[in-house]
Amino acid sequence: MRSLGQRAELLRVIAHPARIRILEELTKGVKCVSDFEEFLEISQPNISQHLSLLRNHGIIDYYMDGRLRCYFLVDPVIPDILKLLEKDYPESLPAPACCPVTKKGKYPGDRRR
Amino acid sequence: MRSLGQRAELLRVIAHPARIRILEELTKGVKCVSDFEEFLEISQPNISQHLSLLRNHGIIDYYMDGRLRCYFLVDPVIPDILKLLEKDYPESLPAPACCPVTKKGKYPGDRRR
DNA sequence: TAAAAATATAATAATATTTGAATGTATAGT
DNA sequence: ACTATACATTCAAATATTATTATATTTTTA
Repeated sequence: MRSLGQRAELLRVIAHPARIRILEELTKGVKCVSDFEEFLEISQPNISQHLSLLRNHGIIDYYMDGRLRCYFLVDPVIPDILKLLEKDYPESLPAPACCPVTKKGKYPGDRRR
Repeated sequence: MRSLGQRAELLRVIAHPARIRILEELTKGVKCVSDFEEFLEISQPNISQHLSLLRNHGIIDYYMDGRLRCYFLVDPVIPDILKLLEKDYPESLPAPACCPVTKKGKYPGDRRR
């Protein structure tokens, strides 16, 4: 099981538009750096930096194909997270039952002090 | 549907150990600020800051109960994300079939140029 | 073997996040 | 009315992230 710190770190590493796009593409299959250059509007070194970050966290890896680096997904949680982000939730969560809108409401359960 | 920027922002806002703990507690029910003080080892103002951030992004809200602020979850994606983070994946994703470990491999599909 | 292609690395600058300290505000109790 | 409680806000300092520019590395091709 992931520790609290690991869970935060995982989200932090995914939480960037360029990296989300990279990961989305990689769920479809292998891609090399110049493929990413076609649809990410950022510089090549910047793409490399994002890829390195993802790789250093064990989220992706690559194999060499001549002078191409072919990146692919490693961490199986990624497709699930990306799917969740796309999901549509028509409703907010139900408000807590006790919910007094005005003052002097009743706090649910015991309160110390 | 959430835009790319919104998806990144959502993850970024969740991606902090204190905020993950806060959200985990809120999936169990309503909690007020002094409840959080009991298990988060950070200062009260800092807790308020994290709560404000979450609220400014529409992830949580609160109702007043006398001088207590009772916070609760609003965004329904949160419980799903937290559940995913706890999930255990015994295996890495399968390596791409084409994967040549040595040089001169074959890139899957067409390459321009 | 020299040049080009594909990509990485390093250094830096710009920006954003996080925390801490001090202070402010509203409500409840006396 | 005064005091304590529960919490928020503000500002500044410390730290982390991101993007840019320049340069290096590796492999292929000519």
